[in-house]
Amino acid sequence: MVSSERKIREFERREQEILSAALKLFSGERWESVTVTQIAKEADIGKGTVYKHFASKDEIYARLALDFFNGLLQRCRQIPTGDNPVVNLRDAFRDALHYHLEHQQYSNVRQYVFRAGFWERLSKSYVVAFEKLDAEFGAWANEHIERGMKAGVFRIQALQNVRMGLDALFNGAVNQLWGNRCWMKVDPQVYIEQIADFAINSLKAEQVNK
Amino acid sequence: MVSSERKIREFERREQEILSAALKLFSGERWESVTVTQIAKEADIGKGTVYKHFASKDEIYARLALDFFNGLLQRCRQIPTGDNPVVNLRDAFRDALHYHLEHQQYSNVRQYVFRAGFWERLSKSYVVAFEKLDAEFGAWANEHIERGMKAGVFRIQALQNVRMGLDALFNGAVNQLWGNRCWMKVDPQVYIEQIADFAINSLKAEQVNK
DNA sequence: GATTTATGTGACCAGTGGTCATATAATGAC
DNA sequence: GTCATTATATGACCACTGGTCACATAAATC
Repeated sequence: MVSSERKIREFERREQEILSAALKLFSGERWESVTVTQIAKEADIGKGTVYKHFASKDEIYARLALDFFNGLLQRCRQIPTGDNPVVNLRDAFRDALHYHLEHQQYSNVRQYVFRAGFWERLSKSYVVAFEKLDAEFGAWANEHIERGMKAGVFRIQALQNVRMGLDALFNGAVNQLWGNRCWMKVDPQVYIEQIADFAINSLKAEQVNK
Repeated sequence: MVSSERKIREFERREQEILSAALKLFSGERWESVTVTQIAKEADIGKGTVYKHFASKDEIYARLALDFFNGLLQRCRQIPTGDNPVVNLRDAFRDALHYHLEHQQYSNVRQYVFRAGFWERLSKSYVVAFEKLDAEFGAWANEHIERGMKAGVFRIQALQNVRMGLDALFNGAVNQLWGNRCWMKVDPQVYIEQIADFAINSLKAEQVNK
């Protein structure tokens, strides 16, 4: 008799196999044409079995995206911090971008979950998980910014304003880095360095005259 | 007997009607579920007739996107320029973002055409049209940046580097502005002003110590 | 009016996400 | 081990979509 725990383990292992199969297929060129049948075949199971694990194709995307963002958060928390808040923030920004470069297989998944209407289709528990992640990223970013302000190396301004600029720049950079063209054939490493500079330059700037 | 010119005019007017119908439907919440049949019905024609005008559903998106970007380019060229390059660039950046705010019905269309794999599916003539637009936007932006450098109010650096930062910030801001949440419920006008400041601050900054 | 040509239409087709009848596997009773 | 019961994996089924095209309808020609 197979124990209940073994059954659970097999179920979870199969779930991972489905996710791996999906990620592999979603990172290809024809990612939008990937069918659930293909994912099932790649995982060596029946198509109906996929639906024992995931309520919908959207949910597979959501799970993969959560995995990606959880990994990114882990990485962000591992970035060493020294005494210089400017260097710290720059390193943080740069390394987060690097993480994207190292995990290009998730680019289409990320893009998919950010498309208009996706959240509305997602079950509540997933929405909550994404919101929690968002809050944790925010807290991490805020900490870096505040350190710089306290140390007097960043201009004093509403935290929210800084976040608006940094978030927009970061997300824009990710889209460019992962886009159809990586900025006029510039080396991605160079691109990341430039973007990190751009971010830091803005924080250290004199107050703009309006 | 209906003249040949009249036939052409009717064909073109019907094409506009299809595009209008599509844009209306694509700006709704269930935009991804919009079918060609629905577009045909909204335009009061048969479904097959849509395919007399457009080779595919993708092509409808592409046409709408081209319309949008052409409109944006017109707007950019109309932004008044005074003697102050800083104000000019800031106004340009800000107004371009405003244009997006005023044309929210295109948000899903824009998002769709930027998704990975779209260009590969598009016919050559459309790709060329998008590339041409891209070049014109680039020329317009470069002009503004160069003026500031020449006037000594922006740091001297490779034009390409400035463009990387500004482009990433701009595109990131558009996605946030048009996203599922507009930045923690900040007034979009306020958001735009902050982003424009962020952009300018970076150009005026002291050189970052590495 | 009859015939020919042009063109708009929606039924058709291959294919998709999700469902579920049933085939197959596992378990329990004897 | 055999048979009955329970569990569950499977792929045929279903409604629906983008794109096609046979043919219905309209327009032009004789």
